[in-house]
Amino acid sequence: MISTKGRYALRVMIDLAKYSDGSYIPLKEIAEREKISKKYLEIIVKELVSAKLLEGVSGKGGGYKLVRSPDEYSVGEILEVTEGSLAIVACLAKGAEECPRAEGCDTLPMWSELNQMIHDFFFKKKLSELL
Amino acid sequence: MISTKGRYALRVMIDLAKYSDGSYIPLKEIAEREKISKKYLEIIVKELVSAKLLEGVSGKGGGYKLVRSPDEYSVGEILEVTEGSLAIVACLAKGAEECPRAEGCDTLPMWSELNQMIHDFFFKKKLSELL
DNA sequence: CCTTTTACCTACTATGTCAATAGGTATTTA
DNA sequence: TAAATACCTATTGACATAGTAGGTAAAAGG
Repeated sequence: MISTKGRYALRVMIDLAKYSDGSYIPLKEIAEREKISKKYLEIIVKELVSAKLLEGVSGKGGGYKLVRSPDEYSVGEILEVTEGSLAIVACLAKGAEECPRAEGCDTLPMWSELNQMIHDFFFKKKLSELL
Repeated sequence: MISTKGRYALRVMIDLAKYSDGSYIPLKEIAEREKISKKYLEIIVKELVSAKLLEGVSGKGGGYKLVRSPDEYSVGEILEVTEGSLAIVACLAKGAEECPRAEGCDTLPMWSELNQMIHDFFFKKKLSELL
C-alpha cells in the first residue's frame, strides 16, 4: 500500500506543475494549498531534492520548482524516491537478499508477473497525466 | 506490499492442495514442509478457518483440509482474509472513511485504475494455477 | 549591515503493525 | 486414559509511519 508520504510527494509535484510559472514556490504556499503539514512536507521535499527531482533555493524569493517538464516525470520515479521500493513482495525489491526458496517457489512467477504489471503502470504514467 | 502473513497463507493453501488426499493434514506437517514457525501458522490458519476457506478438526487424526477444489479458490480471497485489504491506497479500502478530497482529487483516477488492475489480477488467478 | 524570508538540519515521539513466542485449554481418536 | 491435535489469550521486540520541535544556513531587500 502506498503511504501518505508517497501520496503527498505526488501531490507536491502536481501542485508545482500546476502553479509554477518558472519561479520558485515556497513550501508554505504548497502546504496551505494542499492542506498538509509544512513540517512533514519538509522531510518529503528534501528527499525529492536529493533525488534531483526538484530544485530548492533558500532565502527571500526562494522555494522549489520542477527541473523538467511534467511529461518527463514518471509517477514511478516519484514514488520510488519516497516509498523506497514499489515491489509487491520483499524478495523482489532491489537490494533484497536472495531468497533461498526462489528455486522451486510456487508463488514467485505470480509475484513477478504482478510486479512487472505494477512497475509498467507506474513508469508509463507521467506527471503530466495527473494535472 | 504483501506481508509474510499473506504469503504464508498462500503457501499453506498450496501445500494442502498438493499433499491432501481428502484427509486432514496436521499443521505440524505443513510447518515442517514449508519451514515456517508452527506457532505463527496457527494464527494464520485460524483466520482461514474463520473465513471458511479451510476446515479444521481437533484430536488425533485431525488437522486441516480444503473445503473446495483448488480451482475454486481465487488468490485474491485468500490474501484478503489475511492481509485485510488489497487496496493500493487507504482511501480505496472497503470500510475506509470517505475522503473529503475525493471530489477533485487529481490522483484518485490513477489509484482507482491501478486498484482495479490488481484486484482483477488476484481474483482471476486461481489456487490451482500455483501448483 | 540588518531584517525577513526561505530552505535545510538534527533530534524526538506517539502510535501502530509485523512477526513472532509462550503457555495454556478443549477436543477427538485409539 | 493417553496421545495428538486444534484452538485460545496474552505478551514481546523491532521497526515503520506520520508526524512535531527547535534550531542553523543562505539569500534578497532595504
